Amino acid sequence: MAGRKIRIPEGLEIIPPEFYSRPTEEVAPDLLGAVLLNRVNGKWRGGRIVETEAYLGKDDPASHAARSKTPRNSVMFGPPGRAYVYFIYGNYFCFNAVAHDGISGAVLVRALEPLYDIEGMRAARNRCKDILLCKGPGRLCMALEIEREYNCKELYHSEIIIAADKNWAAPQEIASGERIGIQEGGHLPLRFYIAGNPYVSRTPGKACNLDKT
DNA sequence: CACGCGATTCGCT
DNA sequence: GCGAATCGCGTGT
Repeated sequence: MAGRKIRIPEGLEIIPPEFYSRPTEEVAPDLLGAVLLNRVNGKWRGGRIVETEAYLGKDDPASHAARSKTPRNSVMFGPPGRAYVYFIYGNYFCFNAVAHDGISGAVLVRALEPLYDIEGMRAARNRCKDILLCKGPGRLCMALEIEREYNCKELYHSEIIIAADKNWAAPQEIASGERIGIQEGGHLPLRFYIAGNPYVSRTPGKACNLDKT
């Protein structure tokens, strides 16, 4: 055996980097149902992705990559399949998966349904209500202990991984809507979430349905 | 080099 | 429902 194989939970299959080498707005809904895992204290901790947002390149004024490449956003301009983690509001981190078929782009993971090492999440989140453990981009980073040092890490062969769940049927209803908490470019329907899932961070009135079958 | 603010969260009213 | 907390980055002087 050439490279050592990573052991991840039963039924999960690591998503290869090619998956992310497509238009960001296609990768974002396709990540719904996949599982984000982080290795913490020898255990896999994570959950199912139930809400994402696409942030595009120069044509998307809300994206960190809307302007030129800077030290902060440089990962968005790099190879797809890496983590883009940034610090926000002086307190929190947001986790993205770099995804694009051209210059730049990333998918913000906004919420998870907790599945693995929920005890660890509770400890990391100071024992808040379980429903809130990963309900929001800042919260899920706290729960999974994702911090600055994760920026730039590849998501397919290290201690932070996104994997497809072979035993999970794609939901009939994926909803899309406007992205949350942004000013310019807010009209674009680049937010995607599993309709009716209780772990989605917010369910604004303005949303349209898409078929994904 | 200074200044303004953000892909948020939590606690208080 | 609203506002404070908190700081690194990017823009403009």
